Amino acid sequence: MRLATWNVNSIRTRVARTVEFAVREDIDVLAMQEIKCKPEQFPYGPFEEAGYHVEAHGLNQWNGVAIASRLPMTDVQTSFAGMPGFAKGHEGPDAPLEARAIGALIDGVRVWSLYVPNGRALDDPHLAYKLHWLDALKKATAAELEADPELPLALVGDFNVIPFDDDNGDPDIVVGRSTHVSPEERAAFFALAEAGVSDVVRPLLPAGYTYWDYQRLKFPRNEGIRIDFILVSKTLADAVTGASIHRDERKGEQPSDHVPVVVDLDFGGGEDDDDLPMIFS
DNA sequence: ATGGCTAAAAGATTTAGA
Repeated sequence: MRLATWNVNSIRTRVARTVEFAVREDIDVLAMQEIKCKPEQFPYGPFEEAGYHVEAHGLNQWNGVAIASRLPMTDVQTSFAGMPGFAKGHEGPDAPLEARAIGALIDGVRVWSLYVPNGRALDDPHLAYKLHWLDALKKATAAELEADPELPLALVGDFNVIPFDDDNGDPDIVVGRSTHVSPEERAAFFALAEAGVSDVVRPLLPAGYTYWDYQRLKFPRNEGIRIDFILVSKTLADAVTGASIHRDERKGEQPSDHVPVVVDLDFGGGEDDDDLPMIFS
């Protein structure tokens, strides 16, 4: 299985280059974030013509997540256990959920497309929401892997956290003043490892940004940040055979501000029979 | 001192992104 994650920043604006990428790169499963539309507005046609099923979750013009898959998806969920909501005026357990998670079972693999809340600012209530959200994700993941330690599980998406100083090439993002780099956000991200998932791209690609702000020539200056990740359980981590960050997708007409991240998984699933001997004649 | 781009709504501005 070739698995990709990409914050597309509006699928309606970028459906052509999104599908072109998936086909050109032979992607089996593409997790998308910031589709910025409701399911009934999603441009299913080009995906289906290219051989993909699509499951989408969106409530309005904000956020929104989806998964495109060549193989059928079952057990689709639009939130994980304990996922907190947020709305002006009321936080807490009664707050409405945002469209930031969609999960599906694909060829035995549980895939989650995740869009972690932006903290906005160190003194903004959204930062506490972001930390709660990550903590709930850790607890839900730990529970799922405690129930089945061998479960092939992938948490992929835009985590909105810059884990290490070397992941930050943007001089406007400063530890002590900015979100994404605070010790609290980094701790919440690293805590996901305690649940049993690990970043399988970093060991293969220690350097590389996944996002460059549209403003102030950030891309030409290469002042990017690394915030998009593929975290997987041990069963899948043992199956990784390659990884790539597709920096060129930040170029050209109307790019997303994020680029795709891809891993190759060889876990003996049923999707890839190219190497099987011909038993019929 | 600065949100300097980009996108979506029911706007000719606001809200959001990180």
